[in-house]
Amino acid sequence: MNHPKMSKKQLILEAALRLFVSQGISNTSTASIAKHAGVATGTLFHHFANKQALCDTLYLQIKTELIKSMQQELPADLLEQGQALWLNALDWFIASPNALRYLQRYYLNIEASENSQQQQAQTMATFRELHQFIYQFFERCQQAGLASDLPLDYLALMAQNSIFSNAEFLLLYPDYNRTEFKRRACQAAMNSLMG
Amino acid sequence: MNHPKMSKKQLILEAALRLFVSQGISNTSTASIAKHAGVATGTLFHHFANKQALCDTLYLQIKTELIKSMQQELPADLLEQGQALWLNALDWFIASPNALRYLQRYYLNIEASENSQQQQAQTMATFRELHQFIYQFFERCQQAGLASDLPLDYLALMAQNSIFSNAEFLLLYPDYNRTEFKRRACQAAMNSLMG
Amino acid sequence: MNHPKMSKKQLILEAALRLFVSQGISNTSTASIAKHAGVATGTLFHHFANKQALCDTLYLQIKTELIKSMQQELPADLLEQGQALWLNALDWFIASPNALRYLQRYYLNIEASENSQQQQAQTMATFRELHQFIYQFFERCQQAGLASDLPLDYLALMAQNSIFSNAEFLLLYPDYNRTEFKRRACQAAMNSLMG
Amino acid sequence: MNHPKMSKKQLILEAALRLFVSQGISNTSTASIAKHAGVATGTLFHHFANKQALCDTLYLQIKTELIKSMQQELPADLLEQGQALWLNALDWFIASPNALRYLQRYYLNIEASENSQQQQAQTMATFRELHQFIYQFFERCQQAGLASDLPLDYLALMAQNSIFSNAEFLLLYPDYNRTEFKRRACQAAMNSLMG
DNA sequence: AATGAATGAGAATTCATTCAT
DNA sequence: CATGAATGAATTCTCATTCAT
Repeated sequence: MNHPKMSKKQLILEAALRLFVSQGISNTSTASIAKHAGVATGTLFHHFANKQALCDTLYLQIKTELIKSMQQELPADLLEQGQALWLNALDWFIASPNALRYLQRYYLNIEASENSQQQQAQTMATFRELHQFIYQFFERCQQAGLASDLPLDYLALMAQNSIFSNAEFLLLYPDYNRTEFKRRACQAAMNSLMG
Repeated sequence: MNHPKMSKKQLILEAALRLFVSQGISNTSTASIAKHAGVATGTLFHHFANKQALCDTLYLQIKTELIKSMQQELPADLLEQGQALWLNALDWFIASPNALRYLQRYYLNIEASENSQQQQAQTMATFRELHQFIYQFFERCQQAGLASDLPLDYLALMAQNSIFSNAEFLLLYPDYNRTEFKRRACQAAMNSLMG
Repeated sequence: MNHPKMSKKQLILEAALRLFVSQGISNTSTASIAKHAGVATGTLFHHFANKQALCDTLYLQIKTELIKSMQQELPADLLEQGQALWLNALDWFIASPNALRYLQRYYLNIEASENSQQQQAQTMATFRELHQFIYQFFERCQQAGLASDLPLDYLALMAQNSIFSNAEFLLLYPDYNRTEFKRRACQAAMNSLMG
Repeated sequence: MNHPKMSKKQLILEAALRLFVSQGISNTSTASIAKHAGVATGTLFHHFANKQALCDTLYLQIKTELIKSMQQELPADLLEQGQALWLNALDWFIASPNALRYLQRYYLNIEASENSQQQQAQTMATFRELHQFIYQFFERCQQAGLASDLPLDYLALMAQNSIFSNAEFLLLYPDYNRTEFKRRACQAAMNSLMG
């Protein structure tokens, strides 16, 4: 509908994102995704093995874009690199509010769904690969004595949560002075993680 | 089954909590809740107008218990009071992991569900009442110059997220030295919020 | 609620009538009848063996009242008696619109319901007894050469339908000049039946 | 089952008609309609948004056929046209007894159901359109001084009721001499309406 | 690749009726 | 007489998925 040049697969992914975010994943039927994408119900299953595969693909697509965005123009200095990563992520989420909402939903959904072993295993492998560079960053910080000696899981969790919280806030108060706010929030996050 | 003295309504609420947490809210059928509670399907709807009302009741029950726990033995000094509130909440969530998981699921579910206006309005009113004392605490902190001059929504959101993250972590790593960890994490949270 | 002196049984019958007429018989639950009557659900089944028995009782009560009304002040002359019966019935239905609507619903419902033999048989016997005097009236008319030589069922059916139709119309147009209208409609009915 | 060439939608409509008539509309489950039509339960809801939509479609289909039948071979003269319309309708109902029973049930059901505004509005619009030609016929009769000066609603109601009653009777007494009976009944109806 | 009719298991909810108090 | 919690079968409707075209 919107972009006649877009592939049907991509149209489906975009309709799914919009609907998942506004109605929840479980409350969104594959039929309604197809309708909103302007394709037939069968077409959805032509491109994705099942609904879960569609969700996974959407997740990977979002995460890939996010990571590409985070890694742009990274300074060499570790501390500055941390700030840049944090700010890049925040900016990307603010520019892609649906992505933020979807990731939150997706995480909870994953925990809940019966894992079909093989497929799930492969998905998880890709997840780890995606997060790899975050873990490596914190590992280097710890080796340089910059980050506390806590499990990498903890540092990653805290980093993600601080980014999510601040993005949510800035989306809630769009008129807030962002430049100053972001500087302060980033500083606070660094203090927590790097102190 | 477990506690023959318990009212059927409470049995239903407890079965629901267990299932919602392990399978997700949407993935849990009212039939399975009833079965796990050891009652007939009709009984569930005798006590709750519908599934959403059951979810709301569960939420209110958890929030009420949490708040009662948080407000125990509060010192007069505002800074110490903040620490006590934070630690009380953390301890309560660690002791009630299902409550933590449920609240996360419930928040996302609420956003997704069509709000049926009237009933939803009353629920929201109760929500606000429950959170009132948190907002009032931060307001007093700001008046005393202890908390940054950011919207109360922001402070409440950040506080909640830091408690959730740390509780999640401690549940993930149960063998970690909790006493020392909690001291540090609390300090970090206070620095963020009260700096 | 309305009349604290009324027996609970009668309160139930009146609530049932109101609800059956406005929502349909099948769409009205015994629970809602009880609630509208201001009694407990169990009380309804204390007074009536089951929902069907309640419907039958209501039917009999209405029919009994109607017949009592129809038989008031009947002239001796057969033709005049026919007019009086017709007008009495019409007036009674106009004064009891819910009764009219209920009878229509009840007839259709009866045809549809699986007849539980014994109970149904007894109910039907009472029906026939109630209609007896109508049949006897038409029989006497035929013997006097006043009514066409058609089956009594036909005459009764046509009489009932003409009364129902005209009552419906007068209820729909309450401002219509009733005196003149009724005279004409009665005449038309007599022409049909007695011609 | 019976007619393998028939579309599933039509099979559903025919099964529904049979069941609605023999058991009542409310007493007939969508599941049993599907089973009797030889299709899956989901198929019914693929073709009809809900049970009410199925009922409405059935009504429109019946009314459309009836009207088509009524309008065949109409003479120009208004009086003769009235007789032809009346007799055509009667014949059609006698040939389609289920249609007659269904219309009676449908009317009562409509009054009882909560009207969902929009969809109901559209249905009602179609209803009016269908009845239009009856109203127009009576209007022309009144202008020609052939019909009494009563509201068109009244004339239409009386006409319908006289047709229904006589059809019911002829279905009840199939062995009756129809030719003579119909002539007389039609004459009586014309006298009532056109007198 | 694309379509959309068809499927049937399962979901939420209703309801007449029972029964212990 | 009266109550209302409890029951579980039945009902309407949804939905992921399949498959013939």
